[in-house]
Amino acid sequence: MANCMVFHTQIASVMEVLANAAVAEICKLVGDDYAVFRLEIAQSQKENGALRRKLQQLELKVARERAEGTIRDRVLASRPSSVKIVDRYRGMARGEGHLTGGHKTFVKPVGHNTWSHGQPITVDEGTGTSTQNIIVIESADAEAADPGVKLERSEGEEDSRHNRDIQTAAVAGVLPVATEEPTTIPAQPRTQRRITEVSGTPIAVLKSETDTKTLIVTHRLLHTESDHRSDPERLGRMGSPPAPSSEYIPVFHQSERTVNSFGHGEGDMSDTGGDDPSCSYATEMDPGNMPLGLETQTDLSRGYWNQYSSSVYSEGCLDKKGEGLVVDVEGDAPPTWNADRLLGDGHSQGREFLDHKGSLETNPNVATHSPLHTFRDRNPVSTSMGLSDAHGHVLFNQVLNSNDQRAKARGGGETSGNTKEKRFLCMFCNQGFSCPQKVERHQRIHTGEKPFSCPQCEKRFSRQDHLKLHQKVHTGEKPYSCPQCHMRFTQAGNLKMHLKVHTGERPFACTHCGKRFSERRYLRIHQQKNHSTL
DNA sequence: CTGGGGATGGGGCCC
DNA sequence: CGGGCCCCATCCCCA
Repeated sequence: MANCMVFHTQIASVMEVLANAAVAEICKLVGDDYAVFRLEIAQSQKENGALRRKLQQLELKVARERAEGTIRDRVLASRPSSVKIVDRYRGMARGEGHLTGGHKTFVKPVGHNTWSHGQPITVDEGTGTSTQNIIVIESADAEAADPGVKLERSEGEEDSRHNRDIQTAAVAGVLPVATEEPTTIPAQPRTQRRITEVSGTPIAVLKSETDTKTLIVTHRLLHTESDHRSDPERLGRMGSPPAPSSEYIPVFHQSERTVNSFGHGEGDMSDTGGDDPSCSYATEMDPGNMPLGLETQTDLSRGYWNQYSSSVYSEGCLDKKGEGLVVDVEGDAPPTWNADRLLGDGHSQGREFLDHKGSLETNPNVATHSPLHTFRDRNPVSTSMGLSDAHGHVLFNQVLNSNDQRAKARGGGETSGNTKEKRFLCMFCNQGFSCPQKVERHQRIHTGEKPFSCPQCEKRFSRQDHLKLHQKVHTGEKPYSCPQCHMRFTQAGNLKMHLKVHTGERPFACTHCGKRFSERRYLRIHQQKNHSTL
């Protein structure tokens, strides 16, 4: 018995020794692998950084070429005394022209989130160099906690954190030091200025000069506690004298909480409930706190103030005074009129910026030359199915030919931009509309006003027709039925998409690899994943 | 990657 | 001319 006990004790001790040895071996292996893994990660990060910087340079080069092309065109086409818009950056641009917004999520242009306040970015264009100071107008730590951001997030996650650090430092009155900025970009002599706050309203008059033009870019934050209007006097007295030889591109780092943060102090980066469903609606937003108006302005004293705004903006607007501009399409508008534009509302309607841009570009009077703009694919292969069956869905033809209609409606450039006069401009983003009602409807995007609530679920909507559509969810009404299967849909567009299941139609082809997709969104995802560096 | 469901913004039409 | 409504495109979410 005693021997047995001793034997067991010996066995136990041997087992312990073996176990320890095994643990040590495992630890060693893990440690080695971990070191290798970290090394690989570091290398990958380095490569990513290099690619990102390269992408930035390419984008800036393209943007600058575009802007300069615009300037040249406008110089030739306008009066000698006119001053032109250099460009405008409507808040966001998507990686490939697609600005997703996870229920209002902004996606920064790829790589742009690596820019920091005042960071010079030099673009070598062969003919010379130019320096662009990137100014972070507004930034908030919303992305990290926002589950809606998916795609482009990962690419600049580290940098976005860096940006947040910069913002925090800025709030604390510490001039940010860019420690992770691209070191391959040579520093250029420049004069750096900062946005100053005037009476709590961050406003900046930025002047940028190109070789041929002097331009003033006014960044304006609309604020309820201050005069919202574009006050020429105030603008005139703001800021220090503009720095020569510099060009500013406003960079918005936006999200829904960014919007909300306007009214809560710039330093409030804490999570104030981003996961709260109630926050997904803008009804509680203070309209005045929300919009970020950005003007590309040449001469405010010659601005044409909105003549209809007092009536149109009677609800959900800033101060009922309006500050949009009437576009004198027919008259002999001064060449500066379209420069008085509010750009980018700075809130969570990222998708809209590009959509608006598309519309704006149809307006020959509107200059929309975003340096970071990427164009959306508006030319899918047209379809013509012409289905007609017992359901009598004349809708089918309408639906299936909608691409062309849509292209016409949104304008296909100069050839189709004369649909209707868009005399009525949104006071927030200056998008033009043909009638005041449309402006009022549109401006609810910016104000967050949602007057129509569903009696069943209390969900609120900015438009009555949207509420009506929504109520079909409760009633179960599905008026659009597939002629080839049992599927029924509440919306015609859904039926249209569904029909492709039966036809196998894949009208969206990847220009890089030829792979075809049934919907544009799949193509976009595919290109983002596989051809994002092209 | 695909498809369904729902939301939302712009344009157009009708009354 | 204004309001209401519809159509359409496009987005996001989710499975």
